[in-house]
Order: sequence, then structure tokens, then C-alpha cells
Amino acid sequence: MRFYDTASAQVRDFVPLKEGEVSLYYCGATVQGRPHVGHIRSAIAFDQLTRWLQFRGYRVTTVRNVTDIDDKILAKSADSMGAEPGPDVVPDEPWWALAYRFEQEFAKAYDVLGVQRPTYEPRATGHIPEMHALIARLIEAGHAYPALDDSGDVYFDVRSWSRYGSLTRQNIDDMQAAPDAGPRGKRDPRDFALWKGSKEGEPETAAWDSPWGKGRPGWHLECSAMVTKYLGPQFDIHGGGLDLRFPHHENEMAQSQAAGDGFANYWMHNGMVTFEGEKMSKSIGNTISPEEMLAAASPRVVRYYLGQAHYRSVLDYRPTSLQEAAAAVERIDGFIAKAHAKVYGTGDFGFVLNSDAMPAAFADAMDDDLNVPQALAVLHDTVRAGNTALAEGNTDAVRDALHAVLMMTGVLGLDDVRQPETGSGAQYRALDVLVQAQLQERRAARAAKDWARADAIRDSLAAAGITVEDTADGASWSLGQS
RNA sequence: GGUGGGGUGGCCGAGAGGCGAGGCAGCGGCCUGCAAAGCCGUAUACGCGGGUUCGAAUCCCGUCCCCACCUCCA
Repeated sequence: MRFYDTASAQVRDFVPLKEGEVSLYYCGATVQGRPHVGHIRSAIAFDQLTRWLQFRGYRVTTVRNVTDIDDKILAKSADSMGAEPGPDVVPDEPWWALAYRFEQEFAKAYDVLGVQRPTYEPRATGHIPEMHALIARLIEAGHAYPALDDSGDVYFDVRSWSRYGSLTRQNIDDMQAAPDAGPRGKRDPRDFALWKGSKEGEPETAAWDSPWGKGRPGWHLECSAMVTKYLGPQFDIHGGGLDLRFPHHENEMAQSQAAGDGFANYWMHNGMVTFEGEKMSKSIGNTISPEEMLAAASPRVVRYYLGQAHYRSVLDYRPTSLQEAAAAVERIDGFIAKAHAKVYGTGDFGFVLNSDAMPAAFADAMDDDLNVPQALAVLHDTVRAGNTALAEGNTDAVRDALHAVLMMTGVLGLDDVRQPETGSGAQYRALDVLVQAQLQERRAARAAKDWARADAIRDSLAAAGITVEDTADGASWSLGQS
């Protein structure tokens, strides 16, 4: 197995620290707003990685953090004071309630789209002592210092750490100056806050005592403190969106290594989701929420769409994208339904899959830096072979293809996606009785070669959103498309 | 200015020296009472200009354009 490691800018063979185990940390949300599909894509990418590692037999410990305190959360909460209720505005909402509200929205979206829950989901506000300890170590080692003014901040001293910039191969002196790069009590404009002293007017609840005065943690520090708490000073993989590479991950790496921790062995970054060529982001206002996608397509289709491109490539969303994904998913699902009926009849999926069913070509693609597009080509090839076997009535071949397809869709997380309720339950069974009566009548009409009558029945069902298909084993029906 | 990633057929999207991945859409065919589904076939695709090579989308030189990061961002 090999992965592209951002730190070394090359594909490297993956060798875990402990045989048979993998420790993975990836940056989750700063809960300052509603999730958009860019956030979800990242989670799906690392979910695919996790599932693949698990399939390969590793015991995977995953950690995804929640940044539940930051400047924007406080600012939004402050804005809500005395505000009118709006689509996304709760009047007089304390910062911690606002953060929790958005955290729940993220959790719901992850859940609906089949992102496995990480082993640990630490919140920043629950790890203040660990952060204090890390700051203290850095000050002691001469890599951090209390602000030179009276802000109460504590900064990391980038000039004291010669390897600063190594993750992104940048030289401090070549970097574009930040817009507000004034010294502000810093030794170097690039120094970043480990601890932010409380300011006038900020809520008491957002101020924690510390040896350096009341305040709150800096963003970068939170991750460093939480990773090492749950995964140890050195761990296998650190992931996140490509936009977090600098400064977030650079700073994490600098402070942790300056404190003496080994930190991440591999850095993996997922590409951005763009809309008409431009990065999807709150500030540009071109975001699409999971809800919007789920209103247009099933969770399975959304999961397929967001997970189909290589995790490192840019995924450009276009209005027709979901329809194309839906057609591809229907092809897969059509085969699964027909093959299952052929091999196992109408009963439940009562058989146990064996990992031997996984096609080698699929596994090879996944082993190669998680080449999902190439793996999907294997999936579609298998579906085609299965459909051919179905047409030939070769049940053994159909069974093999079915097992392979289920194995592949499973490891891609498509099977853990929450499906619409229409596929089962009492309502579905009641509908089935009605439709079967229609199909019975149509069968009689067809037997009598009364094509007009047979087509009229099919048309009326179609008008009700029910698609009829004639197969060798009789007519079948399904809800949805066309 | 610095650092990365790109430009592949109508669209999406892999590949990275030699049989034209795969999906979506289109066209033709098989099947079908007709459809649908499925299967088969179907495209002088690799930003542009040079070069290396028996052979280049893949390597080299030049050139144009796009995106991301350098400020909060998955």
C-alpha cells in the first residue's frame, strides 16, 4: 500500500508504526457555520481511507476533532445578540450553543452519508489542560513566548525553529506579507498565537484561566494537543483539506516537533470541491449544502458523487453532475437487485461475504494511493460481466459478480448510506399489493396480445412514478426515475 | 513575489513511453409485441510550438492559460 505524502511530495510505501495498527487523525469542522459539501467530501475521502485500511486488516484508530471555540464563533454569537430570527440566526444565542448547533448539523450530514464515526471526536474546549501543558513545554524549550505587549497572547517563535516551513517547502522570507503583519507584540510577523488573551467585551464563558492570564487556545495548538492525547506523540497519518496545509498543518507540525514530539509520519490532503471552477467556500458564497444535494439525489448517489473522483483531485460540481452519478448508481443497483433475485430469490441478504470476493484489480487500485476512479472502473467492469452472466443464465458467474460488487460497494461506503424509507416497510408492501394487481392485469392483456391495454397500464403506473420492466422472469417494478 | 496542483474525446474523469481505463450523454445494432433494462459496436482525446525516440498524452526545452495556499477556510 502506498500513499502520496504531502510533506515529502511523493508517493511513499505505507509502513505503520505498529504492525497491524494505524493511527489516523484528520481535521474536522470549525463549527462556525453550516456544513457544505466540501467539508463532507473531505470526510468521505478519509472514510474511504479508513475503510480500505480496515479491509486490509489494520486496526484503525481514527480521530476527528471539533473546533468549538474560535473568533468567528464568538463574533457570530455577538452578532446574534438582539438580532431578529433568520434562516440561520437564533437571537441571543450564546457561542457555545451556536457551536453545538452547527456541530449537530455536521454530525447529521456525516451520518446520513455513511461516514463512519471516528474512534474519538474530541472537542477543543474539552482539552484546555492538555493545551496548557503543550504551551508550557514550548516556552521551556525556548520556542514560545508571552506577547511583548499586554495582549495576554502567547506566540510560537517561528525563527527559533529552523524547520518551520518544511511541510509546505516554503521559506519564511519569501512569503507574502500578511495584510496585517504589524508586530503587535510579536518577535516576527509570522509568529502565531498559541494562546489568545481575552479581550474587552468577550463573554466570561469563553475565557479560561491559564498561567499566562485568561484567554482561549489558538486554533493550531488545539489539534496538536488533541492528536497526541489520543494517538501519542508520534502517529501514522494526519489528514485534512488541502487548504489547511498552510498555515494550519505547518504550524501544528512546527509546534509539536519543537516540543519534541515526532508527530505525523504521513500527511494526506484531499482536494477542494469547486463550483464552476472556483473553490467552494463560505466567503465567496458559492457553497452547496448536503441538504441541497440530498434534495436532488439519494444519499447513495450523493456519496457516490462526492467519493468518485481521486481524493487529491479537484472535484468540480456542475448542475448535471448528480444526474450523471445517479445514472451510474442505478446501473450498479439494477445489477445488484437482479442478481440477488436470481441467486437468492426474494429473501434478505442472508449470506456472508468473504473478502476473497474482492477483485485483485480493485484492491491494487486502492492500494495505489486510493485510486478510487480506477477502482470504480473495475466495479463497472464487474457489473458488465455480471449483466452478461445474467443474460446467459450463468448463476455461478452471477453470484461471483454479485459478491464482488457488494464487496466493492461496501468498502467504498456506499452500503452504509442511509436509504430512503420507500424501499421497505408496511407502506411499501401495501403499494406492492396494488402494483402487483396492475401487473397481473397487464400480464393477462399481454397474453391476449392486447398491447394497447398493456401499454396503458404501464403508462398509468409511470405517471405515478413507477417504472415497469419486463424481464425473462416476468415484470418487475421500481419507484423513482423516469 | 514564494510554494504546490492542473490543462485528456460532447461532459465527468483515470493513466504517465508501445494493445484508446471507466462513467454520463449521442449514434448504430442485438434483444423486446413496443418500450425499459441489459449486451455489442461506434470518437483521427490528450493547451500550443519545437525536440529526443523505431514509437510521446506520457521524457526534454520553450510558451500560453487555469486553480489552490501564503489571512479564517475541508
